[in-house]
Amino acid sequence: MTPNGTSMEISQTVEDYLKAIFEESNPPTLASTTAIAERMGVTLASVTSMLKKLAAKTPALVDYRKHHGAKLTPEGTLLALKIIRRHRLLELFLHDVLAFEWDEVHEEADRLEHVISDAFVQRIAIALDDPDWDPHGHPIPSVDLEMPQENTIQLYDLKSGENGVVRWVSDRDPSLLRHLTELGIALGTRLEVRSFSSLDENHTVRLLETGEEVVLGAGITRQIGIQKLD
Amino acid sequence: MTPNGTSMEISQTVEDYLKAIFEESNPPTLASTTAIAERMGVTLASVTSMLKKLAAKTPALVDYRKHHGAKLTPEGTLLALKIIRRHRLLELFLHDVLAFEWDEVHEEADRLEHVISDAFVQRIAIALDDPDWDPHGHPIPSVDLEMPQENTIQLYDLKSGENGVVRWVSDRDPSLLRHLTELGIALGTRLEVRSFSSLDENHTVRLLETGEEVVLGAGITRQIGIQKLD
DNA sequence: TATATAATTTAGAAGGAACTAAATTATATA
DNA sequence: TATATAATTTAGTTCCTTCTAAATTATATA
Repeated sequence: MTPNGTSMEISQTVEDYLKAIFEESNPPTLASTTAIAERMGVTLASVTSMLKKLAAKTPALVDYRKHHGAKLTPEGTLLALKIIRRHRLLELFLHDVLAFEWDEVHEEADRLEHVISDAFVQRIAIALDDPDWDPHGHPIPSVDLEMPQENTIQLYDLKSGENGVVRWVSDRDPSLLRHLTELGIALGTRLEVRSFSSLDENHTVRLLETGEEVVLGAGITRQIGIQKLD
Repeated sequence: MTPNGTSMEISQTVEDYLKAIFEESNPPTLASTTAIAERMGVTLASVTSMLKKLAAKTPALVDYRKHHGAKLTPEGTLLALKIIRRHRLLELFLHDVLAFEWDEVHEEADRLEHVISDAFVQRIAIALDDPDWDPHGHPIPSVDLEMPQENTIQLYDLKSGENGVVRWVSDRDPSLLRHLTELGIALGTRLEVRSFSSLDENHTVRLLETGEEVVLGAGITRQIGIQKLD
């Protein structure tokens, strides 16, 4: 019996697809074939055939609309959350216990998440004292797969004059993470938007800890999550 | 470029075969198709076809003699040692850092060994202070893949009246490990052979720490490694 | 040496997941 | 509405690793 109460076999590949669909389908929208293919680094054709397989399983793991994309069913969502919990716990473990840098943990966790046992997950969760956030500030689903709530917006949407604290950073691109470290931006960093240019979508931002000003393009400001300060 | 200086791709399956062949080919003998198949839990036919593939690679990873078995080439041996290093470091890490029992570590390490990065290996090696022995007392190949030397015999071969210290225990069967724990036998346990019955191949052994006497069959005494005490 | 048994190999097929190329459908623009 | 472009799907292969069943070779015994 697998964790979703069925006796279905879930391959590593399927786990990766579920995760990709989860991350790509912001609730209202369906995840498009293209988006999934890009995220997974496979062909459009491969995605189509996998979506058909996932939709054909009993129970179905995705709800697939030909030519329009797919979203997870409740069963698929639980499976996805289970993998995301593993991934994020692993990231934190690698970071806190094995001294990996925050730009290194994602790739390693991506491989480990498919092979560790439930006992391993449980043990690192205990060692880390049942944490809520991973090294990039993303929420870690609890044992019963509830997501800690966050209240953040993209730095991109923070208006001129507004203050905020960095709460999360996308972990997709290690070089972005290294770049932010160099700029002095980390989780918890407080900042104020000094100006925004709609011409090039650049934000000029002042880091409150150091007083330094930096100019950040949309390619960066959309990858940073901010909690607004009054 | 892979660690053996070639640009060969090594699949997880191939890694498992190399490990199995290494463990099954005590230097003089070839590993037989049957032995490999049993160890891997696959069909004889599967082994034959894989041996042919491994022998056909450039460089060849095994030296294969039709109808007689196979042994690793120097290239195959290096790859096998690399995996065995990972496996044993992982076992020790799971045991010492994550509090896994000695009967649990083998299975987990078997899955993890194929996916961890070299950086991961390096970090746990450092965290464990470059150890020589895994939780079952097996030698851990060094960074340059040298095996620490051991000087042990099977408990089976310890004669009546002789003393010894338990130096290793086979990790193939978790239930054996649990059984030994219950009997009070662990690495470092000192003991004396009181008698051996050639009728049923039972050894009667006295544990020097507690004075207790236990009777152990060949199924157990062949799985225990002893360093003789004069 | 003949024969029985055990071990091994060959041949052919299957399942997963990927790919390319061609065909189709959806969307945007004139 | 017609057409161009973009997105998606279909069809057919390929690669890897496994399997079963049949054929062959090696080893042990009479």
